[in-house]
Amino acid sequence: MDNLNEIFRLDQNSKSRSFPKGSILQHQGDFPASSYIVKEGLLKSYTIDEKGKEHIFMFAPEGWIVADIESQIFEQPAELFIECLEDSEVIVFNGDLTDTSELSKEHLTRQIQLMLRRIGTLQRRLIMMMSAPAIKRYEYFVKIYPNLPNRIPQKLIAAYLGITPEALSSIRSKLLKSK
Amino acid sequence: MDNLNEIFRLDQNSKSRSFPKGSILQHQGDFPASSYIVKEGLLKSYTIDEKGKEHIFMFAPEGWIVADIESQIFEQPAELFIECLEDSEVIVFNGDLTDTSELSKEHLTRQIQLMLRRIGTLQRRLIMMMSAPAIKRYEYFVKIYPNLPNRIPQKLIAAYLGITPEALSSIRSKLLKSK
DNA sequence: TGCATTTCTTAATCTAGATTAATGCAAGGA
DNA sequence: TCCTTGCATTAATCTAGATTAAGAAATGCA
Repeated sequence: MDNLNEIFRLDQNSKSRSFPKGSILQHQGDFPASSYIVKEGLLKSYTIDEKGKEHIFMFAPEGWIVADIESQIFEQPAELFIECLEDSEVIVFNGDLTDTSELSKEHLTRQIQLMLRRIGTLQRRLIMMMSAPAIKRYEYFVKIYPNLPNRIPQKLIAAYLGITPEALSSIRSKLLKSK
Repeated sequence: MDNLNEIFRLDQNSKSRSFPKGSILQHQGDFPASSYIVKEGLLKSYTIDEKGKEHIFMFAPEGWIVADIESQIFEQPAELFIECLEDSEVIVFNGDLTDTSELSKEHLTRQIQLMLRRIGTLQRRLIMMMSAPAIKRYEYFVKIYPNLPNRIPQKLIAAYLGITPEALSSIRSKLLKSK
């Protein structure tokens, strides 16, 4: 399994593996960083900073691809942990996304679309993080992942928003009171 | 000028236009959002939030490409302003980056590499924004853009870091004192 | 050159969100 | 079933950075 070609083949052939909730598919420091396609279930990718605090980079429900692209690009050990939040069916792809030598034009084009989409999402999230207060970011999170708020613990949402669970709790109670 | 093919042709042919410092190449709301290749000079792309505050998304010195990819992807009016910080030579490309139909495999592959690199940069910057205090983000900025600190006003660096000029000023004086 | 405008710095408050801590709840395992 | 362990909430402090204000330095332009 060495390039994107494999991803698309596997995507259809569905040679996935099962992992129970709590499995850590990739640790910080693993080399090389792998890529993961979620067939069923839910993953999170995250870092732990020097102070031991968790920062969630993204959630990946069914159909999403997760990878530490930065580490793959610069051929460095993984920065991101990748972990199952639910029992999951996942296709593990032990290469990186950057080797495109054997891909057809159609696959390359599809890949470009996927990446542009991710860039767009990151662009907006970065701007939100810089300019919007926590309450706005929470409302945006709910819009983007409408089915996640009831599916995952509050503390994970807080780690995604970049605030503490306590702050999220008070934001939620404010939102409730204002209705 | 309708697709990436043009970009690469123009990139070599250098049919650029001159803009004086202060020119605004793209306004928020422009449709469709264009793409810009910087041959000479320096651009910034930024948003203005509801409170009138400026948030700099990126700087683009010589050789960089700037575009509001999110707006292009979703075919919506531009969110980002793009403006010259110095007299600049710029190739303006009046299409978006998403139409790849006429591109060769080599161009597609090169494009994928560029996008992966941008994703990697955004990924790291987002994590920094969530987890690192302003002083760390400033140190990282200096590492990424080593020649910009003396080339642009402090207030623009602050707008890039997501803090006020006053906060940046006190960070810089702390850094000076600690040496 | 002199004046106006913008930029930078410093200092005094103010505030969103962090930290700490205590309490009540829900869920999973022996 | 009880018991542990993790989760959510509330409330009391604390702090990084925002806001406001005012003066100093730098820059641009007639």
